[in-house]
Amino acid sequence: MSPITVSRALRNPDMVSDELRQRIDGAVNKLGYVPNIAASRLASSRSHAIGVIVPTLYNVIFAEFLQALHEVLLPVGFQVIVVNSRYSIEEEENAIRTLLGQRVEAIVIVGVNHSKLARRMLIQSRIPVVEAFQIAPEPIGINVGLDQIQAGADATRFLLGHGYRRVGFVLGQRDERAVERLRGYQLAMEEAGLFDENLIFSQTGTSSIALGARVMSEIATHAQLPEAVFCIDDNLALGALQESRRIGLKVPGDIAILGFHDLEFAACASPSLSSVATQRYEMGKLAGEYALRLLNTGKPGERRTVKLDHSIVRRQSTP
Amino acid sequence: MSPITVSRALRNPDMVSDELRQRIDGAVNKLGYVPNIAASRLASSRSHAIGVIVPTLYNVIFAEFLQALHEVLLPVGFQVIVVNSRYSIEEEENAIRTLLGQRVEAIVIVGVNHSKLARRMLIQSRIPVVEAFQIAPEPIGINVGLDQIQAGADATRFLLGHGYRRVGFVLGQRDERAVERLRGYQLAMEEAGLFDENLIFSQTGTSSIALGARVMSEIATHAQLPEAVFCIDDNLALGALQESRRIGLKVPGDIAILGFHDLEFAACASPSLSSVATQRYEMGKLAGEYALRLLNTGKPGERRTVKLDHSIVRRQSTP
DNA sequence: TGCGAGATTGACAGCGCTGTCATATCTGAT
DNA sequence: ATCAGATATGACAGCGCTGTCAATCTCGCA
Repeated sequence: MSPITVSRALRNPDMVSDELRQRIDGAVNKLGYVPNIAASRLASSRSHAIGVIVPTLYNVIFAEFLQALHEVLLPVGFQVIVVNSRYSIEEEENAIRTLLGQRVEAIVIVGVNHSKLARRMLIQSRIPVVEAFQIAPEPIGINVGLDQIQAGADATRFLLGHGYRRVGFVLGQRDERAVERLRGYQLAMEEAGLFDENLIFSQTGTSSIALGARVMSEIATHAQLPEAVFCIDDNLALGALQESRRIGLKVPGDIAILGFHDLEFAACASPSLSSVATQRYEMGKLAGEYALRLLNTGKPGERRTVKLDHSIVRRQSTP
Repeated sequence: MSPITVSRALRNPDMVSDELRQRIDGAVNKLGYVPNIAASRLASSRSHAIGVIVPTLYNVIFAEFLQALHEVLLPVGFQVIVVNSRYSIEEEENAIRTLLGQRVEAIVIVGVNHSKLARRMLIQSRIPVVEAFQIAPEPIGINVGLDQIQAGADATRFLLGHGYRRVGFVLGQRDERAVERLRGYQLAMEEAGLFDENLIFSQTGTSSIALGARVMSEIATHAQLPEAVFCIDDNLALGALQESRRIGLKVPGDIAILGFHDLEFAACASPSLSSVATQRYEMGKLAGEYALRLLNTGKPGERRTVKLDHSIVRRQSTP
């Protein structure tokens, strides 16, 4: 029984005879043999791995995105290697280097603003690259995202549409996506001739329920309360909502609150939270599918932008 | 300039002359050369990788745990390979196989109940194994965990200590840790002669704020309301809290609510949420440190159990 | 009975790096 | 000028698998 036969029996069980396969399976089990993937990758020059770079694991939207990627890629025999860039440009570069070192066959990356070097590495790698979550002005390859600027503007216009004039914007750290939504907000406010920097409320820190509460408690100290606030995400929004109620502000009577992403809990908050619904799962699914398609068609360089819809879910926290 | 010299220049820059190093760096940058990690692993028979198996990425407690592991392991040159077992025994086996195939140098795994095969694979691998989050009756190697049974019992006794007799237990899916906390609850209730199966409220599904709200809304339909509920985690607790308020139940007047894990938002809920504080970050840090220690001392088989404390944080949702 | 197509199995070399040991080069003290 | 000892570079083989192609076997059919 030669090594090559064992290799075949393990990879394509139906290419060898039943008897042999059973003998091999038995030996494998008894010895606890596990093939060395590094050797396999080296010999076949295929890694059967796809790399994903996300900025954090603390935010459930990325968990949803990853879940979808897993569901698309694992069944067809790809490993998914997740690397966390912690919202840092340098760590993103390192992440890319790590993934290229692993010879991943495609890279899915959250975000569209990369360092010069990162961009060059991605392009030079000649493997399919999928940029996700935003719309890239100059996509490297495939781009599956949400028009964050548009979504920010739409959310703002929705609030303006109720006649509010002092519409605030609440955010935590200014990551790429936050900045784009903020730009959308600014556009809409300027369009209405109502933009005022003092209506932007932020505190440093990862966006979370607790941070939302803190920002709202700060807002409440202002002489003139905004009539409505658009929160960069539902965590901030829920925190803001809870804090509002705690200090006796009626929502939406005294202040209307609009969130973003329409996380599961938005519907069951009290009052329930209006939010901009986005499709993270769908985005992951598409990202995975496009990566696979490029891999199969052998056109790693193909460019294409897929824009996913968003919609405003009106609940009790806004009129 | 021979390949081996390049290899050295890249790995130990100060083993080669300045001039050569610069020449090599230049070429590397120009060509976009990235070493093939598979080849490196094969040649050196070291993967510089540590595997981690978590049941889900949706729960922030595992993100915290992972974060700590990353912070311990990345700076000393280890890659962290995260695999998601989705609360499934079979997927856990696959995860172990995948990691062993990668020749990870140690495995950190959440949970202590593994299939026979999984256990055997872990033991036969002869690499350091760290089981986390619970206390293992028969640890494979290192065990860094929290006494979930004790914690469940303590939480229950805390509520009983306020004179409540009908203390309920709220949970979603019955994963290992949930089951242990439930056992602790049952112990404490039986001890007080108050155990009643009808006080266990559960709905299938990942525990989330939304699920907590659903369970509470079901509880509210019961003729006789429990006086207090211990929720398996803070997500359920917050959902229960919100739903209680929504339907007009006073917390803790009509029903007291106690959560678990003391997530960041517990403090800013309204009323603020009492909870059992646990140390996920510390657990990850210790898990990483022990893995490293075993790797360095070369005693992969060493056994040791490290029990982390928990404490009850009393806030407004309980008296 | 003999032959060829298809099914099984095997030999060989090489994937790209690194451990080991050997060689070349340089330094400064004698 | 010489040489020990450090410093810098190189040659070689092999890590464990798989792609490729060759060899062998099986069996139906002429």
